[in-house]
Amino acid sequence: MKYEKLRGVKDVLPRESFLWEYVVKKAIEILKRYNFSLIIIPTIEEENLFIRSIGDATDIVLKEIYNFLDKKGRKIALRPEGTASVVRAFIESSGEFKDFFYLGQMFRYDKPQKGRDREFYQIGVESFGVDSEYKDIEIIKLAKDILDNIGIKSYEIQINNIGTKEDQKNYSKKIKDYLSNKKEKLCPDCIKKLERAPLRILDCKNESCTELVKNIEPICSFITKDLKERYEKMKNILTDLNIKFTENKNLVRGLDYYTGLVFEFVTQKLGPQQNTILAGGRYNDLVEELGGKKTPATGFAMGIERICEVLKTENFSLESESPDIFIIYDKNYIKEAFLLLCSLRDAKVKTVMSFEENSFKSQMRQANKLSSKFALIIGEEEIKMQKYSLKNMKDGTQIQIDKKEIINKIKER
RNA sequence: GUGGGCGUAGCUCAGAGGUUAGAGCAUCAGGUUGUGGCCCUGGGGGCCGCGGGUUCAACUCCCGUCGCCCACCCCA
Repeated sequence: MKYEKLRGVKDVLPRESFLWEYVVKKAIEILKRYNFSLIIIPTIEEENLFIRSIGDATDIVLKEIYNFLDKKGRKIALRPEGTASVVRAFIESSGEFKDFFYLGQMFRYDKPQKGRDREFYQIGVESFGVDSEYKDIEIIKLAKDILDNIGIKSYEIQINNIGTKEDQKNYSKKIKDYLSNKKEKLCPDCIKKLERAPLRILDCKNESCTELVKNIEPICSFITKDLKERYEKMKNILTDLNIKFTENKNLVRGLDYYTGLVFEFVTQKLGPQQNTILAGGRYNDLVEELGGKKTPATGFAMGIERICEVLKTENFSLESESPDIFIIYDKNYIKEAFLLLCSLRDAKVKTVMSFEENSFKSQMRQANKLSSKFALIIGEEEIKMQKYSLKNMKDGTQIQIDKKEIINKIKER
């Protein structure tokens, strides 16, 4: 084979792309109901936008940015996530619109693995301007409604509150103080994190790190009183709404811009390495950090590939998209067949025919394979009688219909 | 980025230092000169991932490379 796809990217062929269409369609149904509007953002941005927003100590920025120099030597990056661009667009458009959703591919230069490509698809949501527990709940319910509408059954909602930037700074210091004389029990990665990003030691999977961390007071009880009260209120309302959730006191996110509420929707269906199918949280400081007016904001993103994988494990099947009519013709009458094909399609009937001029038998086999509802036959006899034969593929019955009435008759069925 | 496994037909996989490399499924055609599913018969399709080395001889052994998978890490 002369050309092969690049490492970490993929073609989504029709045997799978119908799932994508379905997921996107179902998500948009709900997003419209919540009055969120589509924003189309560029795939490329100045690299600095991502460094500033995601954080220069995060793995995404440190090792996964897909960057290059353009023809004028500017540092450009393919977007590794959508929030930074939406915030930039929000600022540039002077806050005219507030509730957005986006969909498209993201790029991270990782070593490819199951559930982790260099190019992958996300649907994301961002909402600006409101800082209240009701907005937080709306966003969680929106996420839940989308997954439910898609038909995902097995997931758990995990929440945590990581406080303001100030809280995080104080808490990080607390972690550092507590762990600095216990370094020998930490894994090598966490020793590095101790200086750079102490919060992230909390979600290390290494056993001895987890043990150590258990003894630290959780961040959600460390945060300021106002935030704590609001967090409790929010949990109560979630319970009133019958939305089940679990608190994961070690849940911190891998992007620096989060403040306050964070959440992940986790599935057991895909194995521990790709079990987060949707994640997000509040980021009240980011708009200001990127040069806008101080504006509270919150949002989430979901991974389409992972959603599709979960659907596959849940024996999901779509209502068939089979054609209504398959036209079978004698090759002398291909033109007549083709004209009829066009008229039927104009009349909004899903119609198919083969252009290969092969045998009746072969055409019937194709009609069967596509599970077409009817076969419409144009042969020698039909032409003589000025009628077409219409065969019901389910029960095998066949009737003849006058040429001139064919479209009306078919539409009646 | 680190460690391990694997690359043979469209798919799932068998095989083996020595003539034309196999099976099932898929595909196409025929059995029925104008009619599907089941059945039967046949056809097409492989630089045995790529490059190099060892050998009289490599798809098989060795090295490299690329790709996939798994674990760590990270994330959606």
